[in-house]
Amino acid sequence: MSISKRKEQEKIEMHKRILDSARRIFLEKGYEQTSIRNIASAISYSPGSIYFYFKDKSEIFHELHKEGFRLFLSQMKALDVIGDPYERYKAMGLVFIRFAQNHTDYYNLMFLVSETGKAEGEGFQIAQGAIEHLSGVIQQCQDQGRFQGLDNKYLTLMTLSMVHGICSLYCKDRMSGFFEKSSEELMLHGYETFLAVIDQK
Amino acid sequence: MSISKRKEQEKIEMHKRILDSARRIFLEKGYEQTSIRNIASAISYSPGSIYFYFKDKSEIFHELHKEGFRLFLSQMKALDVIGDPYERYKAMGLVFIRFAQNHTDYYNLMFLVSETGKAEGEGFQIAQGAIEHLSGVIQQCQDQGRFQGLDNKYLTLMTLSMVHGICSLYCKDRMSGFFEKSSEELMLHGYETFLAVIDQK
DNA sequence: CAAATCTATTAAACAGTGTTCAATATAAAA
DNA sequence: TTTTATATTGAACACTGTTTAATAGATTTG
Repeated sequence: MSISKRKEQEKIEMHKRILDSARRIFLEKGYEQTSIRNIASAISYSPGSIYFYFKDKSEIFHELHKEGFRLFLSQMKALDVIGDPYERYKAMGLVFIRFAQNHTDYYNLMFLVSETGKAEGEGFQIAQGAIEHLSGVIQQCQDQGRFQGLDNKYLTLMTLSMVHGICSLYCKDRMSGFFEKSSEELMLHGYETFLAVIDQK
Repeated sequence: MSISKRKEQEKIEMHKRILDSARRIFLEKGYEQTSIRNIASAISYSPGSIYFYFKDKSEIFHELHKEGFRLFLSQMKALDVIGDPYERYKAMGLVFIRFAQNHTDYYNLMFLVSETGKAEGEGFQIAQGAIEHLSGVIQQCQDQGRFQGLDNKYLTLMTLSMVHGICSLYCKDRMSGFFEKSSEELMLHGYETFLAVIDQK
């Protein structure tokens, strides 16, 4: 059925067009300031048509939510080439921070927009995987004699909280006002201070 | 002018009534899910009347924003009785975490709701004071020989990021899903791990 | 080929939102 | 008592997410 295949292809393309439009506006204006009517009119469609392809506004958001996590994970995966687990551990934080800097809107979508409520959906499954990956790297560090006497689980949580805290302050622009230097500089130095503290453990 | 005084008093009371209504609904439903009409009807007033007392919805929010910071600061100030600076430093983090646990909605209002955008307004001035206070305590620790070779500014930022990261994950309910234990337990153990790491510095 | 069916699209409608404003009612001052 | 100032209202405006009946277009069927 070549014809039905083409139909299906067109449906996929329409799905993509809506997502492209939504991504642009979501990342520019944020969740609440983006309307279905905006998304539709940007691609010369009627608001109602959107609901033929997506259940509701939230479903479009979750699609992009997933997208962000996939991008995030791909950047984390790139660090697998680093052999030494402690070096990899340190690099993971840097990649995390750089992700927040280069994809601030995705970061907001993924970690700070409350819309989602509970930690559910495919995006969070990817996140779960990333956390387990971090936990594994920390375990490798511990196997090498680092972080002695510290529980792996809490160490993972602490590391995560550390970098997320830095990125969260950055993404909500709560840094620049309180310290003089540029936010980007502050993030790096804050993280380096953390590494300096954790280094002798 | 006793009459005009009474008038003024009534105006203040009306201001307070609106704020009380708004606080209840804001803290229960969050910023976006709270409407002017809700706030007004809860005290049997017309929506338009609200605008006689407040410029807009955002101004009501900022009033509560301030309120949260004042409550926060009062709890921090209670730690002044602790003489030893390092003990005070450690207690500050605990108070921070406990504040996020006991006043999750205020915490969201103060640190996580994006509405405000830039770090401006009276609430942030109070926050600035709290940060400088933390910086001072850390300086006292450093004067005692702790945290040698670390920059006070970045140490302050790191500490702040650490506890805020923990609380941020908690308030957005991004913890319970990823680790088994209860969120409250995780927060404390995560923070204790941080203290254990920083302890020998 | 014509009729019936299925698919995609639309405009209109509904109930909600923040905000403004002319019309008031109430109270104070003249 | 009349004028003035203050406080309150309900209606209106331009939005929002979402639903739905009507419809145009293409595909399949008789």
